[in-house]
Amino acid sequence: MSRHHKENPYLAHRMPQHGAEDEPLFGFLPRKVTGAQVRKALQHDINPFTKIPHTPRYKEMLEARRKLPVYAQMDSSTRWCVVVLSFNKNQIIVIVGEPGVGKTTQIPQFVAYTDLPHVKGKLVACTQPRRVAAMSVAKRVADEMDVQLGRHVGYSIRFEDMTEPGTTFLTYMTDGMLLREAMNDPDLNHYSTIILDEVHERTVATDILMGILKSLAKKRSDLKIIIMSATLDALKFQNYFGIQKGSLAPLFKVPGRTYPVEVFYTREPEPDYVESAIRTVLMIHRAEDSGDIKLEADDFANQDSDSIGPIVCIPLYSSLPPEQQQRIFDPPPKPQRPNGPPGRKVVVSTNIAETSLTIDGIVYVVDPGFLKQSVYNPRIRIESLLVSPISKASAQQRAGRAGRTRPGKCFRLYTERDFMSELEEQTHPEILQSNLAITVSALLKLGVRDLVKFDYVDAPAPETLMRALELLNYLAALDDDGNLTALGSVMAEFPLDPQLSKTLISSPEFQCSNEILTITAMLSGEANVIANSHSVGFLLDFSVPNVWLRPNNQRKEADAAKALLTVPDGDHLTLFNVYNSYMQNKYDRNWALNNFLSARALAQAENVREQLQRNMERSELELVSITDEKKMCTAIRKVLCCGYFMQVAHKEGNMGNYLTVKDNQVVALHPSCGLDTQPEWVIFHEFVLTTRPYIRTATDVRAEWLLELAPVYFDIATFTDGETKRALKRVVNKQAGRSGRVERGTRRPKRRISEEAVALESMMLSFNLYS
DNA sequence: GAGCACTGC
Repeated sequence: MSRHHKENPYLAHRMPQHGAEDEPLFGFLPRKVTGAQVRKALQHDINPFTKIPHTPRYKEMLEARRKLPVYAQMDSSTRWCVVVLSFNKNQIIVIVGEPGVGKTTQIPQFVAYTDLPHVKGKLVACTQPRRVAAMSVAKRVADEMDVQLGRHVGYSIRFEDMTEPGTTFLTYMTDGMLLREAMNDPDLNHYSTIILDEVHERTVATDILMGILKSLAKKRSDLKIIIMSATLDALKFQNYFGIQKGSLAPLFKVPGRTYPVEVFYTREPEPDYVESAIRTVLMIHRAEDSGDIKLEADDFANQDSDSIGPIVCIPLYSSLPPEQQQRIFDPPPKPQRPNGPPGRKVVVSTNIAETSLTIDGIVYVVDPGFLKQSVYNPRIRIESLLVSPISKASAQQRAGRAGRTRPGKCFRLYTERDFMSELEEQTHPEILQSNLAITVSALLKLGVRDLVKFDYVDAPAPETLMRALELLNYLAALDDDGNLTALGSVMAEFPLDPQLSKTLISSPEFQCSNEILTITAMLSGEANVIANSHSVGFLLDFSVPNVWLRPNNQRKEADAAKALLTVPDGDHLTLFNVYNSYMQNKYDRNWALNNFLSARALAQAENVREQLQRNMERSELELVSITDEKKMCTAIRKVLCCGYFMQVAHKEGNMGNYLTVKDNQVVALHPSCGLDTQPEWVIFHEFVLTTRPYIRTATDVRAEWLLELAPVYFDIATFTDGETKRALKRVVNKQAGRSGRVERGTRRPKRRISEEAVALESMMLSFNLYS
């Protein structure tokens, strides 16, 4: 895609209607612009990008911007234009500053003024770890620049591209989105400057982007890179991005402007942070002056207070629909009677509000000291969302949120001793504790050859890399030398887990890609993973949106509605049936609600399906259907085996017990499962551990299909002795008898581990990781 | 006989 430029400030003096000096960008040379010039252009009456006179609102907002600490870096007479100057001089710079100093909104604007990306037909991109942040910041910046959102300033997140090719020169985007773009254009040629924001959050996408940008900087000397962090661990990034070993990338610290926050600790550790949080909030409400409260936890129950003044609790998390998210900006409730005690607003938030979102008026912060994060255990190959302690850096961020408007207070629901001695200094990088299957295929797709030697900011554990390589190898996405196969390359194009990707890509061969596309969309909605630190086990869910509603007072009706939509051969087929019925009823919300289905989950599936369909068209994968319903169902069940042959369970005895293949975990079908019998073999989408281990979203499959479609994984020689192995053997012998052959023992399994994996394996042995 | 909303593509 080529982005041609429309407005060239070099040519400004040729325009007849203004004198040259009237042009706001007169004399601006890209990357040679000074802070003083930028300041002057900002105060000009004409918008340099739209050539329209500025609105009064622009001037008002400019006044407010001038008060931001980051503005002073450009505006002060003693250190004027340090940021701009350094940007001009260096290829990579690091900027740190607390939330609220204006990094995210102002720096990209300064960069746009000195880099002048529109002159070159390029863009300045600023990444954010979260969609909400990308959207809301883009809106704010478009307002500040007096342009329409989606034109000169835009944003780009999944399902929503608010940019206009050829016009947009500043765009905010999620880090995952930029990573996707890098897969198709490894040199990121659209961009003149890339700003990675909130790098302290250490999301997997940001970490990988840091790695590829570091090497891309050598290749593309014209590319400028800015690393922005809200915490003071800048040295790590300065070191990482130093031009030579031992040298540091230049750093800019933007001093904060927040008010002092008094921090209180509990005297004793609190056994129940939810109960303790509620108590603290009510205490604040009774005893403290007016001012809203932000509570970071994951559960909060409103409790009747005595007649102190109304209190309103507002939840905040990312998957909340935007209009509900807006509620956090509502004013606190009015007193119940004239001159009565003032009302108070309590925002109960996940760590989305830690840095990404700023709510004015918050004076009190209650910090239970936990966050939910997904943690991958490579030994049992399970990723689960766990409640774990936050880092000191996070605790400081949280406290800082109380001092935005005036001096505030932060109540930490843990002891000072725990803070000092138990909390890690910095947030643990996500890449060190996640399932790397998607990451590994992304890196390979990005052209990284050697996954071990890749220049990670923090290198993941060899065992985790090994697990990822193994999974991708089984799925035939990697060959035995660790290279991406043609299949693997297509798989990486899809925003899906490798198992789902493989299933979808295999579907045209079975003439049912339309159907599998629907099922895939239904399976890949919002993440929905829960773990509880109090229970012995944990609950795991491979991201199934729950389409089934079951209101407490209408359970019977809900169950009856579900029974009508259930297909007895398997839950995957039921999901297909649900979506089809929804489609036949013209995507009607009310139909969904009348049938106790979540309209949001269905709308989400609709979105995902459209996106995946575009992906399939781009990859030239045929969209086909089988008309015969029975054949279609069989084909669907077979295709599922292509991607999920590692998630199979075999029935043991008649007590409803199943044993997962190879891992030998005793599991049961989840009570929500719609299978009318207990089939001998089932394929399942998720494993959940609540009151007992369950498998959920299960479908009846046949051993013959598994042997045929996943011969390597189902090589009998690789099974330990037991009922599963005997059952497989019976099927093999029956097949051999039918074809007149006699199976003589079993073949040795082909070695499926690449050289790289062997290297990893020996490394792991030397680290004693197998012990 | 079942829940319980980290984030992203």
